[in-house]
Amino acid sequence: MPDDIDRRLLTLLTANARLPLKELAAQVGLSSPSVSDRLRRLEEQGLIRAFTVEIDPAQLGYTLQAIVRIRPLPGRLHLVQRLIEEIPEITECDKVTGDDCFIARLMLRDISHLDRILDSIADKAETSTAIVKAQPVLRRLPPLA
Amino acid sequence: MPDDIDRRLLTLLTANARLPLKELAAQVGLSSPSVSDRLRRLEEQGLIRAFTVEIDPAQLGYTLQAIVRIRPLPGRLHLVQRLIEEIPEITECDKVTGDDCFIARLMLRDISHLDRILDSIADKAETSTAIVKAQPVLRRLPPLA
DNA sequence: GCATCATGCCGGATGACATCGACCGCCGCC
DNA sequence: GGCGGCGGTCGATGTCATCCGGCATGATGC
Repeated sequence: MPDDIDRRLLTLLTANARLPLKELAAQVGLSSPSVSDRLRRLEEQGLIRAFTVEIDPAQLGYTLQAIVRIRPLPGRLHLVQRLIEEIPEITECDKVTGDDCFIARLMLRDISHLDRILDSIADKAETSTAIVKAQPVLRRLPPLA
Repeated sequence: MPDDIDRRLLTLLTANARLPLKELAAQVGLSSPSVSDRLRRLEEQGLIRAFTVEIDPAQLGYTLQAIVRIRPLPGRLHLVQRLIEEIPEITECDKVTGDDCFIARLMLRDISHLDRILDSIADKAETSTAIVKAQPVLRRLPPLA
């Protein structure tokens, strides 16, 4: 659906969402009204979900991250899912195939913080926790080909 | 480090990174030059890593996502890490404690696409794959308290 | 083959916006 | 009590986004 110019716009905006239209226009060889049109369309059709900001969690006090696999106890699936949605330290969660029903990313202030959160779901689900030691690939775009 | 006003700015920008300074200023009760100053500071100190754009991968043709746990064979850790960084379909990867050394998110065009990518690392690492069925929590901010 | 229409683009005018400089008030410090 | 730095406001200026009218292109229907 998106053509080559759309893809270039997406790439540019991924690197800096606050680039002025004029600059974007110059980079892709169009006028600013045209770029404005395209962005509006991309946003309307949902390809661009939102313009947002990448934050360093460490500087907000979340010096620790964990990836937790969550297996709800029998009959507790929906309860656990609701719980997951309500724990604000879970900043991302996927529902997946396999024994591990959910895979969640936790933002934590310290290791006791982890303990507290896992405790709060321990009676409704089994969990396997992996502490994040490094992030070799930080969120990036898939190929746009 | 960030005060209450900074946190409100972050919240506003997370929802819409292209909000004009004037609007931000009105929302937090400051003038636009002040807001501009604060944003510049937040960006310089790295708390704001980047202004970026949230994209719907499905509309780029990536109708499938998978979470893959990757255990490099003995002696292959660095090789595998380099490989991971070079596979563009891996849009996110954490290095974690435990048997699973890496946890990666893959963007895929179809199920055979998954097979192709896993094949390309099968002789250097063991993998466990979970297909994403739903995303109960889409990337969001942790509490800013 | 031609008229018609929709689409995507441009250029210029207008109004909104960001930026810059000058100035002010508050607070901690000597 | 005077001083300096920090964080703020205000107003002027230049840049920018948006709106509007018009044009070229390609598809559609007669």
